[in-house]
Order: sequence, then structure tokens, then C-alpha cells
Amino acid sequence: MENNKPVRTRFAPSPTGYMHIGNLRTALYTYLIAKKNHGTFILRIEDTDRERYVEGAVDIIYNTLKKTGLQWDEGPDIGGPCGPYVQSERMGMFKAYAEQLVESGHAYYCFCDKDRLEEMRKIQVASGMVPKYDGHCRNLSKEEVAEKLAAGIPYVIRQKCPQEGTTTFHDEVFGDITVNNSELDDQILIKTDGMPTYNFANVVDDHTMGITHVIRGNEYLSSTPKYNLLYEAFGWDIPTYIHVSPVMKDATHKLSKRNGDASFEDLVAKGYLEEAVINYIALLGWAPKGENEIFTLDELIDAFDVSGISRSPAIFDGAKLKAINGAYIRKLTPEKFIELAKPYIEQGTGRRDLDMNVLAEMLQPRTEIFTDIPEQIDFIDELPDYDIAMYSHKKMKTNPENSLESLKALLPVLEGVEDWKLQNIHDKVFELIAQMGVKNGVVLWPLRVAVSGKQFTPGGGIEIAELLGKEETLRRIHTGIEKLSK
RNA sequence: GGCCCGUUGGUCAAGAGGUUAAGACACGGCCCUUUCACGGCUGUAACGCGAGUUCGAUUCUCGCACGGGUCACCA
Repeated sequence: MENNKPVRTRFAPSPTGYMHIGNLRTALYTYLIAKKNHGTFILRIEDTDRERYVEGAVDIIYNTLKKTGLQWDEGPDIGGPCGPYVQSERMGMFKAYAEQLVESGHAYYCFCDKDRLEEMRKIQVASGMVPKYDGHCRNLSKEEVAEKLAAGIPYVIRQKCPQEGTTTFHDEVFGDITVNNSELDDQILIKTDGMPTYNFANVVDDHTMGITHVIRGNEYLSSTPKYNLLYEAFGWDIPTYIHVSPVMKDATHKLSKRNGDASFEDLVAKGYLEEAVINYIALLGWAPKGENEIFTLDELIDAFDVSGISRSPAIFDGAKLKAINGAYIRKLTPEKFIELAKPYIEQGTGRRDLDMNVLAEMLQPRTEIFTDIPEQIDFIDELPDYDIAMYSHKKMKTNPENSLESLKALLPVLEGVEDWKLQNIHDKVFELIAQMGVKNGVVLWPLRVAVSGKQFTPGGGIEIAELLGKEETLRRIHTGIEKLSK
């Protein structure tokens, strides 16, 4: 990153379906590196594979990037100086570049047909060799080439890689990597149909778009030497490489959108906040300098540093995502929390007379994912058929007997509360506790059990009583007394 | 199989020859507290193996093991 050209990075996805987490993380890092350097973040759609093209996938890419705040500066929809930004619309330009390489001796026409190649490969494999183009057409004379061309024999253009020596390239994450040139295959640049292969189009596109930093998965590590040979053959500047290791589902499997592995959309549908997901995946394979781990996107721009990117693969950990999501939910303003939680609250209870502020206040510190909410409040509509064993709690010093006493004493007290507000209920209940001369828990624990019928609840008995309303509260206490009287 | 890459607690990871080997999540305990949660404190838990270099290796070198990637007229 020594050069001082303005930084330009690109995210170049193929529209083949969902955005999975690994993809999104690459997009995030690509965005961050651009922004960190006050550079330009470009979106390029690589849609040349008609076989794998999925209808609507481009929109998923747009929506995901927008929802996460990864706004691109140049792209198919907004244009820019280096368009078009859809690869299929750039197809015309590549062949001339390849021919230029043929001129300069860095590429050559190859007339081998698929049958011959297949045969060759079979023999190589059978004899334990690495399958590789044998250079059959590598040294055809100009005349031979012209002759075959004139005869209309189908051809491809192949890169002419050096066969001796080594090629070394530098990666910001992995350091210097050296390979033997003898292992480099004379890969096809232009196919029989005149279209470029991915690798070739990628190099030409990146250069013509002025890309200075290439951020991509480390599955490209092994083809990078060939990329560099291409850059050199053209006399172009080699970009800074930042290869990132994959996001794994477990120790041996990459995260994939197949079999239910989390895609960004799934996560959002499950009740995760976009910001939390972004925050979490930033941490998957990258470590900040300090000890803080909670970052907004803007803070990430500031904190991000390529030197913190890890070389080893990272296993996706739902528990940590959940914890971070919980931290984000707690940071929400009460208004925002209500807005986001409302659908889940309505899913959990049919009652619409509840005081949302009261409910939200109880729920907010206890919610890690919004989908947890319905189950937390399912006791509101209907008192669960709980076991009286629940009235026994050793720390509260309660048992069915004294619980029954407490509930009986509570009944007239609560009936006497005129204005059913938290503070009033609280005062009356505590008066009773003082009168009875018992520990708070002896009255409060039975109350909470009676009104909720649950082991754990969001909030204590008094809060729940306020929420349920006087009538329902008294009804449930009666139920408790009945159960305990049997 | 050839080549390339990787390997610190259960997970994410800091570390870059000498450290009590950070921190976060998860887990246990304590405190707070009317349950749970939040918050605070605290605990258990790690350098894949074997040589070598060195006064000294988690850190450097080489093997090995394990895992991943790549070897297409796919992207």
C-alpha cells in the first residue's frame, strides 16, 4: 500500500443466489478498506455464468449492501466513470486485450480441440502427473497460425506462462508466496466463443476500473501468480492483494447457503439487527487493536486495519452473534425498541390494552433476539397450568403453606388499590410485608408465581400485576389460592 | 497425488525469543436483586507433535500429523 494512488476497491459478486455471510464479510472488508483510505468502493456484477444465474439475485445483492450500509460509490445502478459495471455488458473489450498479449508474445492461439485435451489429461492423470496443458500449440509459427485461422479452425487464446524459475507475489495477509513457474498452467484467456474466461476478465476489469486493492477469498491465492504475470505482460501496476480465509460452519466445512446455513437474510428474519450482524462478522477473522468489540459501521472504518486480519479460517459462532445482538438491543432507545419489538410482542399476546412502555421496559434488557419475545410473554393471555411446587423456593423461604397465607393476605390489599399503578401497588404490597413481618420474598415470590405461572419472567410480580391489570391479577391470585388449598 | 495455505482455551482471538500467555462469547461462583435478565466482581480452561537454532522458544528453521484451498473453454 505504498503507492499513493487514490484507493479504489471493488466487490464483485456473482448473482447466483443469497448473500452468504462469507460474501458479506468480504464486501464489508472491501468497503472498509476503501473508506479507511478515503477511497472509492465499487460494485461490479459478474454475471457471465448463465448456468448459475439466479433471477432476483442482483436485487438481493443491492438490498443486502444497502441494508448494511455498504453503499457503493460506483456501480451498475448509479454508474461511474468506468462503466459498464455489469460484466456481461463488457464482453466486447476483452479479445483485443488478449490479441495484444499474443502480439507481445505473452499469449498464443491454441487450436487443440476438447477431445485432444481430454485425452491428454487422461494420460497425465494415469501416469501420476499433474494435469496441465502440454504446450502443443505454444510454439506454432506465424504461418501455421495464419493458415489455421484462415481455415476457420476454432481456437482459444492461452496465456504463455514461463516454464522455469519462480514467481513471487505479496499478499497483505499471507505475506510473500513463491511458486515454481513449472506449475503454472497455460490457462485459457479467450474461449472458443470469443468470450473471456473469468480470470482474464477479472484482471482486465480490475485494471480498467483502476482497482488498487483486491480483496477476495483465499481460494484465489493459487491463481494469483498467473494474474500477476498478466499484469506484468500488459505493463500494468499490480494491485495490493488482501486474501481472506473462509468463514466456516465447523472445523471442516465452509459456511454455505445450502442446508440452512445462515445467510444474511435468514439472520435478519430470525430477529437479528443488521448492525449487529455487521459488527459480528467484522470480528470473524479480524481483531481490533483495543479491547472494545462493539463498533458501528463508521467506527469500524476508523478501527479497521488490514494487519488485524487473521490467516486461519473462522468458525461462525451463533452464541457470540446473539450476545452482540443483545448488546445492540440494549443500546436501542425505548422508542426504537418498541417499534422493532412490536410485531413480536403481538405475536406473543393477543391483548392490545397493555401498556407498551411498561412491557418494553421489562423486555428490553432481557431480549437477545426478537424471536425470543413471544415465548417470554406467553403467560399474559393465558395463565399456564403450573405445578404448586413452583411456590417452593429455598432462597425466598417459601413453601406451599406460607405462599397460601401470603396470597390470602394479598387479596384484600390488592383489591384496595384504587389507582392501579406500579407505585401504588408497590406501596400497598410493601405495607403488607411490613405488617406481616416477613422477608420480601415470602410475599413477592408467591405473587409472581400466581400471576405468571412461570419459573422465569420478564419483571417481578408487582410489574406483572400492573401489566395484567387489576381484574386479571386478582383472578390469578384466586386461582393460586384454589390450587394451594387442595 | 503435486503445489499453496493454515494450526494459541469449547468458539472468536491478542501475542511477533524471556509475559502471571490479553480480551470477548460460552460455562461455574459471588454480589446486586421479588425470579430471570441487566450491571459489577471472580473462577475453570489454550500454544497439534518431534527435532534443531538459542542461555532461553507459543514466537525462528526443518520434518510429521491434521485441516483447508487449488489443479476446467465455471465464476
